[in-house]
Amino acid sequence: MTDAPATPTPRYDFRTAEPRWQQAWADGACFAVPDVPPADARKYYVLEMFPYPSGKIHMGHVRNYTLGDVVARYKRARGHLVMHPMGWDAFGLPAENAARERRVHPRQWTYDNIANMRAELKRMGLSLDWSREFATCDAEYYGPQQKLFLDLLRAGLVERKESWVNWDPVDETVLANEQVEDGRGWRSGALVEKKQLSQWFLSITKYAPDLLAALDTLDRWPERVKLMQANWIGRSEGARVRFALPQPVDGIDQVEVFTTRPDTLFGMSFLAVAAEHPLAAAAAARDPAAAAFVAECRSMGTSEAAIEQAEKRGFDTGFRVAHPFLEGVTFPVWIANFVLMEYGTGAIFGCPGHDERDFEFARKYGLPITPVVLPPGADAASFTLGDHAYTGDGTAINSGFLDGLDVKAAKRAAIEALEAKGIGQGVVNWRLRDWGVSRQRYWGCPIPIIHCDACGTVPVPDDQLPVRLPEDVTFDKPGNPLDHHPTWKHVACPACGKAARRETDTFDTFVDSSWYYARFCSPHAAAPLTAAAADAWLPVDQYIGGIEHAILHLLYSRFFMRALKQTGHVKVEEPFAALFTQGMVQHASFRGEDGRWLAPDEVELLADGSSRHRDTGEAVAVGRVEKMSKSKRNTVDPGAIIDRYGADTARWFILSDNPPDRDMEWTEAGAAGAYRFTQRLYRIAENALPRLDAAGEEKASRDLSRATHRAIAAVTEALESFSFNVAIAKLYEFTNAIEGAKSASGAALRDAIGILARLSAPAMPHLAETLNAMLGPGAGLVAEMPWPEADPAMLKAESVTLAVQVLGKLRATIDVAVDADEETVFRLAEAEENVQRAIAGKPIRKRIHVPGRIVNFVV
RNA sequence: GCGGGUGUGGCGGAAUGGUAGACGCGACGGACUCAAAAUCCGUUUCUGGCGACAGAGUGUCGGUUCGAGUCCGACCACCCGCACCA
Repeated sequence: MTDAPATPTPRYDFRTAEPRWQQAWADGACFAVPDVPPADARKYYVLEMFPYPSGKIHMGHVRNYTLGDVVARYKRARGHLVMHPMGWDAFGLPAENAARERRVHPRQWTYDNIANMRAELKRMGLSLDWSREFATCDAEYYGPQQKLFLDLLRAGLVERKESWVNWDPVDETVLANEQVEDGRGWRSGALVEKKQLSQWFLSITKYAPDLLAALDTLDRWPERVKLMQANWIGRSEGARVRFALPQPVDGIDQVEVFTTRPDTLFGMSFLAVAAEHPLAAAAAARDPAAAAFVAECRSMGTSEAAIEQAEKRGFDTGFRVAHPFLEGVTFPVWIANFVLMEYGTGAIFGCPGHDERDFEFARKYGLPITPVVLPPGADAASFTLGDHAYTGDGTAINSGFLDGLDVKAAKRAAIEALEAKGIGQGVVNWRLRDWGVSRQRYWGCPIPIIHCDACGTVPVPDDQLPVRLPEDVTFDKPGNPLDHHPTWKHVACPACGKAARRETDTFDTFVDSSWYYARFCSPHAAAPLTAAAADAWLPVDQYIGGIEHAILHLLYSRFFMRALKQTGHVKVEEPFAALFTQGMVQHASFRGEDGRWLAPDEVELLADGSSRHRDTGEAVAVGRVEKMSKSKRNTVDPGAIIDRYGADTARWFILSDNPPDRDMEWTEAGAAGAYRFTQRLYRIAENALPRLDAAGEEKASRDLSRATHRAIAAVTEALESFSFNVAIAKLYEFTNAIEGAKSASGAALRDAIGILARLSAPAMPHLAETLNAMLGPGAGLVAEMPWPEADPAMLKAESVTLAVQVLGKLRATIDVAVDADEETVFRLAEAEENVQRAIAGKPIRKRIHVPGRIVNFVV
């Protein structure tokens, strides 16, 4: 919104300096590492989540890769052999959307985008080993992935099962959840139906117990991510209960439910099944009204959020089930839109008294609500439920043989009784479902399977891999182009030689991103992984990416690593030893008088705080600060920022603004301020040059040296704890100290500026090189210099300032020697005039002294 | 709906249970300049007071403690995820 800073001639010219240093690093191969690190090397693998090649890098990328680069450069300076690779998550829907909308081939579109984004990333000055680059759409990558899949298949980790998808009957295609808007396909506008397809699944549920238990070993992961994963895996103890149908329906004589509350079986008032349940199908076959209800559920979409947020609705099938313990008592069977076929058994028993959802359902349909758990302290005779179910602990009532037991004991007793009668048992249930990897799309890794009428599903033999995507496809028809291709899918069965068909589904792109970090260790090998490389480099020592990947991508990767271990590819189990999740980059949004969204560079901020359109002059409404998005036009192009201010400025601002795990707001003023700081640093060094050999005052020199060592200690500590914004604040403080040290010696000044350069280098690598070179030509590259060490002797203070409180309120501060004894401290504190006034002659009841911190008098 | 998080001056934020607001941005005052930009010096949580000081203050309400931004409980607002977006 403002023009380039109008410095007539900026003294530090980033436009020439940044490319020059990038060239120097490339010439020195500063960031290249071998596939197999030397035995004595301290390896460190830094990885940021690789980008989807959408066409241009966005500020989220700049933030992500800046954070990773700070870590990489810092660890390298600390003497580690740092691997820091980059690649492209290049398969996926947007390329096909582009193909349909703009008639450009997905391959062309993708590789063009990659070329663009690679050039943009290179301008950021990241310390990447570009020799490891690959895209997941390279046959060199997806071919080995097909090999891995077949290894998993042989190891029994792949299954073929039916599952439900969102089907667009007009486009004849499966829709992603995000492509369903209000129950209609985003492109066709057709009502979406659920449809059952036969699909490939990876058996992640086999690893559910281990994926859960091993979370405890991930001590450098954020607690909240581990919590989210644990909840997602969702281990719950409960019971399976088989309810008999006194009058069987289509040969179905029982319904099995899973429940975590077998203690509330006596409070049952109905049984409910999912719309996809066989009993629902049986009801639909008999009763058009039931069929209509099932059809309606089918139009609801497959996402859990959609299902659970929908109004709770049901349909009474007229079927009845017998209570497991009460002779002759039966309950109605309903079809309910909130019962998930994927979870448990697709059927529940409803106990409205002690489950909120069942309560709501029973209220709506007038089903009985019987309390069977008495809250502690409540009176059995008078207890009634109010407007809510009671889900807490308590004592069983109205429950036959369970009466008087607490919830835990009642659960145990109910399970024992079910097992004794042979109509149920205690089980552990997992929320986690197997991972469906089939996608009915062109731009993905082909699933290397051949369908033969005689032999069934036959793996493509190793010597016929990779199964390459055909180039000559068209997007003018609805459906999957691979399926339409005239020749591609027609092959001979590898087993019997008869005519057979290729699998035309491709893999979910999460498969691509579940092992790319391992492929980076030997990116160009023929085999998917090279054990010597992968076992040496893995796990990733620091992984950095968005919180939005907290569950799926990270869980799939953890599973994949285990599967790769099981199939003998690696020894490592956990892919990411440490995880850091960054926040989003946001920007204010703007709207013109007619309500249309305006881009930031169309808006001019006026001095009085209002805004107007740069060209038309119309008033502009400044909206909320929101996640940058194309639809709201509140994006800022990193390329334009780097043109205007340079990469160091962009990196510096993004690091300085706020803690990296929080959402940040990109502001022009902040970027301009960072730019001014780069110029200021350069000026300080330039002004210091003539003084570097001068003598100075001893005290000023010592103070500057102390400040230097305090800065080393503070910046190091901040970097270690990912408090990059604090590290930057400490660098500002240090810079202020250098500028204030007018009479320090040249030696102390040279030392201070040299160390300032090295401490700033992870954030501003180009300017750091320039500063370092100014101090002495031939000094070498900062990129190859060790991290400075703080001298502990220089960190000790001689005296400290203590706060003196009376009754917890600050009344004075005193300076005391570091080693002053307690009585002296109390005497000095009490002698303060203001403290005396606060005590006001009252007797001192208690004196508290925390050395180096505080004195508190209680009167 | 379910699961997870965040909340501190005008703004971004700092703060092992121990001086709330470091550092930066912005604003204001001053210097330099014919003038502006850039740069430099200073002020900047709010209220009262000339001042020394006093009172209030970390989303809201309550609790623990000599002492709470920090720990505990309830609530409010916003953000992320919910299995075919990546």
